[in-house]
Amino acid sequence: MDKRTCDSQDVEVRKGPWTMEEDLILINYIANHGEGVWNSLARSAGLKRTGKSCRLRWLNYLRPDVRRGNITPEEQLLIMELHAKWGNRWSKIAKHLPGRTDNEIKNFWRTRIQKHIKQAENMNRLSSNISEHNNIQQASTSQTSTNLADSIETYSGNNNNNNNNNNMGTTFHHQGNFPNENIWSMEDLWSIQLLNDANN
DNA sequence: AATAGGGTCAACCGCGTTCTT
DNA sequence: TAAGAACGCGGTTGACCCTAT
Repeated sequence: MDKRTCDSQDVEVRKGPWTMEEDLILINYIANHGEGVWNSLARSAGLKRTGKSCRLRWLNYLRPDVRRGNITPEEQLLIMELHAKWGNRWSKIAKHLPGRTDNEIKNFWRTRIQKHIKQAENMNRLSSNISEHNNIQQASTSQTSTNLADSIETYSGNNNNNNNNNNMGTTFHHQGNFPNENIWSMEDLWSIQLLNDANN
């Protein structure tokens, strides 16, 4: 099978960040026709995007039940628990965190947890080296989890302070050198959508 | 004030699986 | 049953932002 022709039909395919217009088209189309059959959806809606891209945009961002904002400490613990159980099965883990997407959890794990695990491991290595020198046996696993828990707690506190940096919450700060390079929120998009519906 | 480096996250890519014909 | 199409997942990338220097 030729993967190149899988999603596109040799028509111009747009890539990169989605514009507000594209978002509106997608929301509007799905509101009227429902989701699924993404390739034909992309074509029918007049979007110069692959079905894959539309699906991803919808699932990770436009769906009304997508929860945005900081991962709570409870969610962090759950993620850690489930990851310990299932490994990198992000979509499986995401199913247990309502409103969270696999992409979000994956990013969270890679950027936050993994970093702290590494730090904890380094500390552990360091402490075990010291232990060897001092002939003191350390319980490494409990130490690691304590360090990790501490790190995560530290992260939670810091993250609140960083809230205004990444514009999470409900507001999306659109980035990139594309037209419509502005700031809009999901509330904006959905209210426009509702207006469209009212006019139809 | 400039900029290098690191963090974050949306989006893309490749591939395995499932569905359809 | 086979082949093609679509879906779904996990890994990776690239652009932007923030902070430290």
